[in-house]
Amino acid sequence: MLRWPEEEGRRSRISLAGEPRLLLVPDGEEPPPVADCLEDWIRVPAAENEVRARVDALAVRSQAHTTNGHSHDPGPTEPVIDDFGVLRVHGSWVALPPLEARLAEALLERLGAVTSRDLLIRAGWPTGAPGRNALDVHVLRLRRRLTPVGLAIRTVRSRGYLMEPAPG
Amino acid sequence: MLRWPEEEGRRSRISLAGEPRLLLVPDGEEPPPVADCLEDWIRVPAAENEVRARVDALAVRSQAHTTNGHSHDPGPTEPVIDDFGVLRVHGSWVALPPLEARLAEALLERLGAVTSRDLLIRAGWPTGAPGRNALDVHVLRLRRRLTPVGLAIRTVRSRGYLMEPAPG
DNA sequence: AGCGGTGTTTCGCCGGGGTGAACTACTGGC
DNA sequence: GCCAGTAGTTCACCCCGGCGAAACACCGCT
Repeated sequence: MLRWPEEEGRRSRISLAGEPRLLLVPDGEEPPPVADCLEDWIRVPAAENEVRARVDALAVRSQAHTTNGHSHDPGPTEPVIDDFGVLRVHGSWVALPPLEARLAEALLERLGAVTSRDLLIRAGWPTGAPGRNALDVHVLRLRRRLTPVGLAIRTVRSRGYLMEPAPG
Repeated sequence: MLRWPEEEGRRSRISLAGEPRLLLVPDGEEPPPVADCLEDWIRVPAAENEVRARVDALAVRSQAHTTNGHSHDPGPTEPVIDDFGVLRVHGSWVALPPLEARLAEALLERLGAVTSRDLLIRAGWPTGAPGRNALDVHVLRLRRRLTPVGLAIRTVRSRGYLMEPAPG
């Protein structure tokens, strides 16, 4: 259980560790972008039973995710990105800077499906977006970095981006 | 999105179908026991951005749960169009612009049967039709876009259009 | 100083959507 | 069979906004 957005650092550490977390969001803050079954948030102050309800739900989900092995269990040939921003695929790998790692992670979670620009912005900049063009630029950079390992990012105009294995 | 506990029946139906759902819980009711990543709840009345945040989170989780599953799904044999206007068939896909996506959706619902021009116009332009030949032009564009994935739109004169898998 | 990560500006292309008009193909009446 | 009307096809433009790309600026680190 942690305060948000103050404890963003702690949040990402817990997130990377695969542990559940409940973000306490003060009135007046925007709700956080949640992209994960093990994360939830609640407005504080909140009634005690509401907090308990959410914590319980997280506990149940956490169990489900670990006992099923349903968590991320990509095959050996599927791309994976580790906690240090190293993306491995086909036996080769690239190191990604933090920002691009977050973007890549978001895209990877929906490999083969569209990831909206909006979601990418929230994934890349959890505490507030920079200029309107930043995402485009970073997607461009990410593209260049991913080409050598055989991953492509396609744009779906006015919708978002779609990551897929490059043909060939 | 449904009211709880009134719509408990609907809730279980959606749940069985594996679809995401957001329970709207009035003040004074106990929070529901959530045991599922595709379920969330919120107190009503609630601010619009809070609802959106939770709906978005559910959408993301839903995608993660369905697309992440097993290595590589070769793609549906039957054509499907997702919320981002991506149409998948035979393992390949095309991104359709919003208008054409709406038209394609209408045609797809009646795959192999005639869809009337009138219905298509209402599907494409819910808030009022533009010029009288707009539909024809967009059907043409849609035709060109669908050819590469093996779908054809045939004309049934004075009745409408009919979508079918392209011969060959 | 050099470098890598990130943000910003600016320019320009191209895709999405609307419109009018030419052209073609089908239809029914004679 | 001919003709006129009507339905549908295709093309050429136009406008606008989204996105790509390069270039530059800034910052922290070594």
